[in-house]
Amino acid sequence: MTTNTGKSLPTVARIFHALSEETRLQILEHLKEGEQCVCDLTGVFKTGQSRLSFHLRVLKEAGLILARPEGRWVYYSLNADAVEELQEVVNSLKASSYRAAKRGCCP
Amino acid sequence: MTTNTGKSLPTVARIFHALSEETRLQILEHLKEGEQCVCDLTGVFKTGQSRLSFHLRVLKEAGLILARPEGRWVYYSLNADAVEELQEVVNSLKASSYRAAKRGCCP
DNA sequence: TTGACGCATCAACTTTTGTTGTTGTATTAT
DNA sequence: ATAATACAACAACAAAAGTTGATGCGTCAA
Repeated sequence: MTTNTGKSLPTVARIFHALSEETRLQILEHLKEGEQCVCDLTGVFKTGQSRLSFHLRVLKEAGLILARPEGRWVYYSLNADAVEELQEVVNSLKASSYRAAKRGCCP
Repeated sequence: MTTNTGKSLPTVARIFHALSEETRLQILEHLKEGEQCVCDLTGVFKTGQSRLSFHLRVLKEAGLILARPEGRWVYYSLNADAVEELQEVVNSLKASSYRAAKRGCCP
């Protein structure tokens, strides 16, 4: 069997989908500097709050970020564990070092 | 500056988008075993040829796979370089080890 | 307790993706 | 030449994702 992570296909697809949008990548970039609340991010991105809220939800549902509500605010941060797991998923994409002999449908 | 790969945001988003669909992940999984032509894959996935052709194009345009036309067939294979670059992109998602002091919009 | 703030969520809409069947173009075989 | 094969690409449609503005709810300050 090919090297595979424990994650299901839909789960992996969902993680990559969360990463497939520029705004969300920028959000992650910002979160690398530490916890931020939504108002921090609306300030940085100069965009509607509901739009950010939407993207944060996508990231959260993929498990890539964590939400920590505190009083009136919600602080978001990178989920370091998820990023590590993602690294493993990407590792598993590498071709097997021993290539199987070419199987042939084609003469 | 935060660790960043040389890749542009749209390029990175496009790569992740290519990885965000189950069929495409399965295609990559198969290509780990070596080069395959489209007819190999239609055999495996028991699906329409145009559908596979579509997904292969998405993967190819993201740079994740390579196409090698030979006569009547086109052989697809993993682009190992692209996977390595992807690993770097994912590495760069990790939080900076020294977290910046919490900046405050919020009292 | 009233009002302002921070955020999620919804509804209506636009845009982007994915599917299916069809057609077109090489290429090989007869 | 003709026919069959392997594939890409298109058109028409269906489904999913993203945007925007409005609404609602909890929390804090006055």
